[in-house]
Amino acid sequence: MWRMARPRKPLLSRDRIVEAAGALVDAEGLEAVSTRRLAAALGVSGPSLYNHFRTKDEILDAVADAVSSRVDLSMFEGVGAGGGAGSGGGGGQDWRCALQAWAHSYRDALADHPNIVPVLARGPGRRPAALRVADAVFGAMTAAGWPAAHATRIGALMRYFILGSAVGSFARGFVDDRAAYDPADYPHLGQAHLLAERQREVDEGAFETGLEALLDGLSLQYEALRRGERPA
Amino acid sequence: MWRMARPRKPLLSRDRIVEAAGALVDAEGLEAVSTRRLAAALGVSGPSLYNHFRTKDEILDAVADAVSSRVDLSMFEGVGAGGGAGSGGGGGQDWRCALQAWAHSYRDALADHPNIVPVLARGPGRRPAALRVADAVFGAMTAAGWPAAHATRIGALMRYFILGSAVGSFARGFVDDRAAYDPADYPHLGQAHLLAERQREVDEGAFETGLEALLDGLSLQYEALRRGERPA
DNA sequence: ACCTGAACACCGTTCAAGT
DNA sequence: ACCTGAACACCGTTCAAGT
Repeated sequence: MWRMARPRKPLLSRDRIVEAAGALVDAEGLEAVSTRRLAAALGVSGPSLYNHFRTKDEILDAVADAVSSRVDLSMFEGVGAGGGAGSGGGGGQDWRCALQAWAHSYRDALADHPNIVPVLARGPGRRPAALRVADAVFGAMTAAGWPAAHATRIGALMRYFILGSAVGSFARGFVDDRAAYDPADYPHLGQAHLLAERQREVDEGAFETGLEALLDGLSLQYEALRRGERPA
Repeated sequence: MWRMARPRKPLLSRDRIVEAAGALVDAEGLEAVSTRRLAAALGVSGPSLYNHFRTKDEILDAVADAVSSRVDLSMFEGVGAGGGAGSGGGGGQDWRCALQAWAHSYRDALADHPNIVPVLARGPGRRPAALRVADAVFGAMTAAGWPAAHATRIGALMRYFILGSAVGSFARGFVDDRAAYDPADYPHLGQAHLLAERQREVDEGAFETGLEALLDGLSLQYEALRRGERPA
């Protein structure tokens, strides 16, 4: 009758699996993650994972969402509230500062875990943290006075840029081998092999330059909109 | 003595393999490509591929480079030649038009073969067509008067944006399922499930808006540079 | 409920063997 | 030189069996 009151605590939990998977991705890359290797790191056998996740992809999605959850969104909170057209010195462009701060926080989160970025790039899908990000950006931009269609586009194009900078590190893409870039074939790539060692510097400079250009361009569009011009 | 003058033509060639691999990637996605499946499509057995490529990754790199080779670079040819500071109406910003045309050509090439983009995102490495692209952009920007460090950054940030728009299609990332986006969790995503069906439209709009903003921002920096201001 | 070993249908790659 | 079948060391996932 009185059955044996289940003494053993479960060995696994979703959180423990996600943590171990994240550590494995960070340390050895996406392709190093197999269900058998992950299970071994957790001290269990491969199939045990399927008691907590339906597929390996669901585990990787959870790892990606844990990274998304570390993106700061607090800068969007006050956007568009007091502002209006001419409150202080800046002319109601607090959306710009928020976007800039958010972009940096987003990029930092991805830079801490570059190996998981391809999974993150698959899109928000049903990942709650990624959806919170999309929601916050859209909400703040509309609150700042951007029409809904523009707010959607801003969320998308910022995502393109930030994701692109994380997934396609420019400098990392070049090989640290002088012989790889023959001047006869590529007349302007004489220094390209040096890019490999200056990786961080180049990618950070490009990110800052691009982000500033993007925000400058959006400010111009915002002003044109305020002046009542028809959007393109 | 006179050995049997080799009658049979080779069944395989690098080109035939790359073509079949590209077709398979386009039709069924990256993860559908296995050496056995690819070989079967070519009417040979799996290991035969290793007579022409050292690894499966090398095959995928070749497929990616074939896509890069379809990017038009002709718009960079005359950049900076006649121009200078005040030749015609535009004030010597032909680099801007070239960059815009190139960005569109690049995006179109990627949009035709979205499944191979993750491979392309690994960087130019030793892929000749990708290196020709990097070479052409850098050469044209320096010819137009950008300092070398800026030209490098422009190549990188344009790559971020274009690659990001291809790899992380914004609209494709949302699920066509109203129930997935509970208004209690995501107050501003009430229409998000509609994004899935308006995918092309949203992504194209975001790309155009972002590209224009980027180029507007770069033009501002270019003018500041011409005026002799110290770069940030 | 949660973990196990065995099994299935796959992988990428190597290698000795054939022509 | 180029293709083959057999083999090795892996995969993700299912499932009956144990507790």
